[in-house]
Amino acid sequence: MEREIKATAPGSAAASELFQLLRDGVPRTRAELASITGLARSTVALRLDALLELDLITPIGAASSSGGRPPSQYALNPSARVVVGADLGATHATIGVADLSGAIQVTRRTARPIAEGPDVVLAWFAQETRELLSGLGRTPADILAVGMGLPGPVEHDTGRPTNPPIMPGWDGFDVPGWVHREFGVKALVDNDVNIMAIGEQSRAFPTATDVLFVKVATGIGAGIISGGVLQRGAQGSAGDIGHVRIERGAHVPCRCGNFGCLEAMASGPAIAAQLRASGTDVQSMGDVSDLVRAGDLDSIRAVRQAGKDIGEVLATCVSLINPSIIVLGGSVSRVGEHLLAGVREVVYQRSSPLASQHLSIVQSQANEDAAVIGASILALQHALSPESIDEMSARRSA
Amino acid sequence: MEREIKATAPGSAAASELFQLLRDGVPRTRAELASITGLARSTVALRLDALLELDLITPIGAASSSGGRPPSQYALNPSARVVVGADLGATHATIGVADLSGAIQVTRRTARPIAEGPDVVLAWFAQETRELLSGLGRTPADILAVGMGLPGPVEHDTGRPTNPPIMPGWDGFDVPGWVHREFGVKALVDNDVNIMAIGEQSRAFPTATDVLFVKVATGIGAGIISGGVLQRGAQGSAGDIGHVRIERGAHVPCRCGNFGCLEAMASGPAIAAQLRASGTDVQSMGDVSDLVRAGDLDSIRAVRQAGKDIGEVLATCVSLINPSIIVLGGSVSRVGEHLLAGVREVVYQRSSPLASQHLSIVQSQANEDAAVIGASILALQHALSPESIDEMSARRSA
DNA sequence: AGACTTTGTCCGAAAAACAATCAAAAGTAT
DNA sequence: ATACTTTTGATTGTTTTTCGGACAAAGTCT
Repeated sequence: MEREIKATAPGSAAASELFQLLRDGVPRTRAELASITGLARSTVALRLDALLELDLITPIGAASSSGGRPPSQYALNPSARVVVGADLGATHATIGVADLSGAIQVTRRTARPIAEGPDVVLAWFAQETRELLSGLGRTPADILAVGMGLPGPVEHDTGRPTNPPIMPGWDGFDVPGWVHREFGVKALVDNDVNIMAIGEQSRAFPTATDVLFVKVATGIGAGIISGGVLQRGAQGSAGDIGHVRIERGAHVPCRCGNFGCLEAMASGPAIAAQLRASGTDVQSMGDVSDLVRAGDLDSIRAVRQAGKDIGEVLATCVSLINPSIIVLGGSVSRVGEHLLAGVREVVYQRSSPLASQHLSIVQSQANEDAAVIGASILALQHALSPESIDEMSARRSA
Repeated sequence: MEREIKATAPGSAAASELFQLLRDGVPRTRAELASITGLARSTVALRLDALLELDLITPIGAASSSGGRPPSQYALNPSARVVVGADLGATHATIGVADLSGAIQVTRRTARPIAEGPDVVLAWFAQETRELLSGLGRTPADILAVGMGLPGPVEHDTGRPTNPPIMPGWDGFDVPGWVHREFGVKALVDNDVNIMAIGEQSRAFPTATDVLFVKVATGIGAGIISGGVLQRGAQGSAGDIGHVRIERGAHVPCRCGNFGCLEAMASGPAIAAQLRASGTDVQSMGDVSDLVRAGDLDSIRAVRQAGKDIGEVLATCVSLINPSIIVLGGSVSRVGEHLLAGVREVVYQRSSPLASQHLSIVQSQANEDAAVIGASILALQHALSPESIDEMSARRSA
C-alpha cells in the first residue's frame, strides 16, 4: 500500500508521457501530438494544460496554415527552471548553469584544489552557485537538480567517492546528502571522465550510440557509452585504462606499484619526464605543448609515441566494445594532431576491418565544456524523467 | 493514425504488465499481486482472467491459510507454449526446445557443417525441430519464437550474417525471413558467443549484471553483458578479441593477416601447433586434452601459457569494462584448471585492486548447454515481452 | 465578401479502475 | 460438532480517465 496522491488534476496523471515527447525542444501542434501518441485530441489538450500549468511547456507562435486555421505550436520551455552542472577537478573547478534544453547559460572556472576536502569545496560550490544564479536573475529555488563530476571513482548509485587516490577526505562522503541539505534537490555524482563522455556524445555526436571518450591529462581514463548508455561496470570503475600494461614500458615503474602502465608512459607528466630525461628542458606538459607548437622535433616525437602507446590499448578496446567513435580529450589531446596521429596509426593497423571501417578517431569538440555539459545532462535526465514530472504535477495539484 | 484494435476484452489491455511480474515462475496470490502492483484487487482479478484465458498463467494449488480461507496461487504456465533455441556451430549443430520458464525440454546435437549453406542447414533445422517437437507431443504451432546462434558476426537487428569468415553462402542471408516463412514466428539471431554469454549468465549467475564470457576453442571470442544487457557494439562485432595483439607473439603470423594475434597463440589449434613444433605428437586439441589429463608437462605448460596469453588481453578488458565475473567456456577451457590458472595469474597481477577484488574468474558451468539456453532466452525475451503479450491478447479477443 | 478548411474547446458517452460489499471456504475455539 | 473468525474471490455501484463528435473561432482561397 503506497498510493496517497489522490487530488490529481485531470490529465496530470500521465502528462509525463507527453512531456517526454516534447523534451527534444521541437515545437509541435496539438494535432501532431495526438497522431504521434495515438491519443484523442481532447486528451492531448487535457495533458497539455497540465504541462502548461507547470510551466514546463510554452506555446510557440503559430505554424503556417495549410488552408485552415493556423495551429499554435507547443514546445519545451527551456527557461522554466535550471540545473547546475559542476566539474570539480584535481586543481580547478568549473560550475555551470544550464536551462532545461541543456544549453549552458553561464560557466565559471576557478582554481580550487579538490584536496581541500568536501566541506570546504562544497561550501564554496554552494556559494559560487548562488552567485552564478543571481547573475542570471535566478534563485536557488529554480534549481531542479545538480550534476557533478569528481576526479576519482564514484559509486554512482549513492554518489559517494570510493577510495579516491587524489581526494583526501572525500572517501565515502555523502555528496548528494550534502547537496540535498543545501539546495533541497537531488545530486547526481559521477566520475569526471564519465560526465565528459556524456557531454561530448550529446554535444558532438548526438546520434552515435557507441562512443569511447578518452581523457589524456595528468592521468588517463575512458568513459564508455555503449548501446546509448554510459557503462559503469560492476564497481563503477569501468574505463580505468590508465594502468593497463603496454609493451614499451616493461621496466618503467608506475605510482600504482606496477610496471609499464599506460599512465606511466603516455600521460602529460610522463611525456614531460621522458623529454627531461633526454635533456630537453621542460617542467610540465604546458612546456611540452609550447615546444610542439614551436615545431620541436623531440617533443613532437614524444607526443606521437604517447599516441601510439595509447593506441595500443585502444586497439584492444575497439575489438572489445566496437565503438563507432573514439574521442580524445583532456589537456594532452589539445597539443594538436600529433597525439591523434599516433593513436590512429596503431588502432587502424591492429583492428579488424569490420570494427575499424566505420570507426572515427577524433579530438574532443566540446573540450572544456564537455564536463559541465555532461553533468547538466545527468541532472536533466533525472529531473525530467517521467517519475520526476509526475511528482511535480502531483505536488502542484496538492 | 495507427490504432485499429478495438475489440479488447476487459482487462486485457494492460494485462501484459501483470504478466511481467509473473514471468519469474513464482506463484503468487491475488492479494500479493494487488499489493505489488498497487492496483485494486478487482482490477487484478480482471487482468488475471485475461491471462488465464490466454493460458499463459495457471492456478497452482492453494497456499497455506493464515487463519482464514486459504488463497489460491497463480504462476506462469511454463508448458503453455515452447520456444526453439538453436546453436549452429562450425561443424556441429545443437537444437533445443524450451518451455516458457526457459527450462530445456530436449536437445539434440548433430554433426552438421555450417558450410553446407543456409538452404541446406536451415531445411535440416526445420526438419529436426519438427521431430523434436513431435517427440514432446507438440506441434510447430506451439512455437512462440526461435532463437539462433551462428558462428560469425551477425547484425542482430536484421538477423543477417555480415562477412562471416567460415560460413560460405550465409553472408547477408535473411535468416529470420526464412524462419518466418517456415514456422510463422520471429527469429532472433546472434553470434554464438553472445548467446553463450546470455545462457551462462542466466543459468549460473542470474544476479550478476556485469559478466564477461570468453569462449576458447578453434577461435577466441567474448560476449559482454554490462549493466545487465548484452553489448553488441556499433557493428555488432563487440567481443571480437581473437585478433588482439599480445606481446609474446610478435612474429607469429595469424590467418587474419596480422601478427601476434591472441587466436594465433592461444586457441586450440594454436596450442596443438606449438606442441607439434616442439616435438610432441599431437594432431588436434583433443590430443592435447588427453596429454594434459595424463599429466604431460609440456602440454600442461602450453595450456597454462595460453591462459597467460588470454589473461593478458583480459586484464585490459577488466580495466575497461569492470566485470564482476569472467567465465571461460569453449572446448579448450574444459582441459581443466590449467588454462584458468594461467588466466588468473596474469589478470590478478595486472588489474587494479578496485576492479579485481570482487572479480571471480571461473569455468563455464552451463558448458554445452549455454548456447541453447541463451538462444532460448533470446527467443523468450521477445516472445514474452509486453508488446508480444498485448498482441496475443488482442488476437485472442478478435 | 463568402466558401472552405483546420484548429481549439466543450460535452456527453464509454471504458477502465476503484472501493465497498457479500458469500464462500477454511481454520480455530468452544 | 457447532459457532466464530479470517481471508479469499466474485459482484456491484462509483469515480476517474479517455474517447469521439459537435461547434465556434480563426485563418486561407476564390
